[in-house]
Amino acid sequence: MDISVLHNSILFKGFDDTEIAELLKALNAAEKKYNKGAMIFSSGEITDKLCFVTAGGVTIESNDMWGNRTILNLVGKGQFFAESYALLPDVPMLVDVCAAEDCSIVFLSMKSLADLNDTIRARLLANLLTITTRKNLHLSSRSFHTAPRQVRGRIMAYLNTVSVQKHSREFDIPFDRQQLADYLNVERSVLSNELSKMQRDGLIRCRKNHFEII
Amino acid sequence: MDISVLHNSILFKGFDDTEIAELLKALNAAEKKYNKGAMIFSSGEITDKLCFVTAGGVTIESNDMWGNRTILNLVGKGQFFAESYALLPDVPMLVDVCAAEDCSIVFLSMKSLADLNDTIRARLLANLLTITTRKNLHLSSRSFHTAPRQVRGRIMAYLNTVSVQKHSREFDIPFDRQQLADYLNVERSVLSNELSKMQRDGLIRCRKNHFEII
DNA sequence: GAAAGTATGTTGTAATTACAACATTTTGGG
DNA sequence: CCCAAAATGTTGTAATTACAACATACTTTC
Repeated sequence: MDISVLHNSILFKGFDDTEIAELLKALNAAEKKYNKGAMIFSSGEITDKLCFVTAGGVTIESNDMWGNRTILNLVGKGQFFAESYALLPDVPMLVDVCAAEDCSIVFLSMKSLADLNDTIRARLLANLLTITTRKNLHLSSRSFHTAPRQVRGRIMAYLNTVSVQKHSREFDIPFDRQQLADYLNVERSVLSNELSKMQRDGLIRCRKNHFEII
Repeated sequence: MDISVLHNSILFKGFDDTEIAELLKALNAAEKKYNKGAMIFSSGEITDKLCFVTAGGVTIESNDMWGNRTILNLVGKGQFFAESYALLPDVPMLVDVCAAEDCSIVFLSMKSLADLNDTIRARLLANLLTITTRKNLHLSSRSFHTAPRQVRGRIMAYLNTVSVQKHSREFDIPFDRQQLADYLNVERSVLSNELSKMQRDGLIRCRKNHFEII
């Protein structure tokens, strides 16, 4: 198991190596590998597992019965997912979680939280609170990216956010075209088309997933 | 101040009346009234206040420079808002908060959390965690309501959710037409038009904000 | 380095939505 | 009860998007 990534995670902030090792044991930490495209959770499942990405990345997505996919979030190395479902263990998942690329996930049983002593649990809960509040902001930002009614507006809203995050007008995005389309809730072909127009209009330059805002 | 609503809130679950009274003092609880349409927070503001609705309701919304409104959430009596910003006090708000109707809000200073004793703080943090995880699920559900590409799909996705929540095919929704349109991210006139068609098609019946799924 | 497979770009048409303008209904005072 | 204001419904047209079909480019594997 890749310990160093976990040690630097928000969850274990303020804990020393010994404590982390004990916690991993107490929470029944188990790592599992998935190939690109594999489904980690399906809509309707129940889980008490807090999940941590030690390698690769996963998409949180909703797939309707007509095969339309909506990507709500992309969770990369060093980040958590399913925290809401782990902490509210009677709520069935509303989403699917899929491996966006080959990846490794560590599962931590939140049911076992109850067995921890008060001090440790309090510190963990405080860190969990940070995780959930940040996740909230993440979910909100997707709403801003999909708020514009037109495709160009959505692309710009998204690219601007990434640009601000990376402190640069030039950056890579973590999505391929199909994923970006599913994230922005537009057709892939319409997205490709609009990106071409935006380049012709001198708004952006892009090649694969490298973008520059002009 | 309307104490009873606060006493039944998730935040104070497990606390007795004396403790709550002390906490309200320690967190500098202050109530303020707003008229319908008033702006409670504007995008870009910084706050450390956890906000609780004691009467009426507020909308969490994003307003772009062309006057387009997107409603992310409607927060009613007995619920909290701004918890993410209160707990991450350097993050400027991405949203506006407006009074959807005449309302009263209690503001609780999260900065003052640090002054509480460990036990009390731990219990509060655990309750805050419940608030943020539930808010996460709420934000997710809006994503499902706006996921369908077509207006009819969005309306049905939303109405189905409400129907399940209320355990009935007949129910009231908390939105007027303009709010529902801004929540589903569609034009008001298109929404009205589609609702008419859906009635003609025998899918639903509705009058004002009372709906029935057939 | 050729072939197969995957990802991305392009185009045309049908369907849908945006927007504006106006009609009708409902609501809240006076 | 009437009026004014607000909310909701209706309609037509221009603009945009969905969808399918295909072209091109890039990757991977043998």
